[in-house]
Amino acid sequence: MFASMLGVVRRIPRGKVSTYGDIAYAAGFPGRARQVAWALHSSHGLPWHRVVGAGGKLLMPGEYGFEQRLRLEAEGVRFAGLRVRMELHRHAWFRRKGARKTVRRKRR
DNA sequence: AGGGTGACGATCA
DNA sequence: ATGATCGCCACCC
Repeated sequence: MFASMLGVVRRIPRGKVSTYGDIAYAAGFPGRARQVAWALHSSHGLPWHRVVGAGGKLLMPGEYGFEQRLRLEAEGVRFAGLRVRMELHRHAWFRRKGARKTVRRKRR
């Protein structure tokens, strides 16, 4: 399980990000976002900074969170306050039918 | 075996 | 928007 998840993380292109939930889903384990976190825990040499929480939030506390932000900005990822602009950088593994309401349309 | 933890996430107050 | 709750499940006592 961890192997597949890590494989998915490895395929996130530069300048893009993915969420724990999406990674779990793409790896074939929907709903196991926490295990993705564990997988990253027990590994190294991966683009871990391209993994963010739902909604683009940086979840890592302290120094690492800071470093993650620097790394992402260095790749051209734009932020909106404390969150990554998912509508610009979320990596689409493949189209999910419902397409979720990920792209929340603005009210008017 | 049993209980607590967590780099999660959706839902509800 | 924020905080609590619950569902999730591999790990670590």
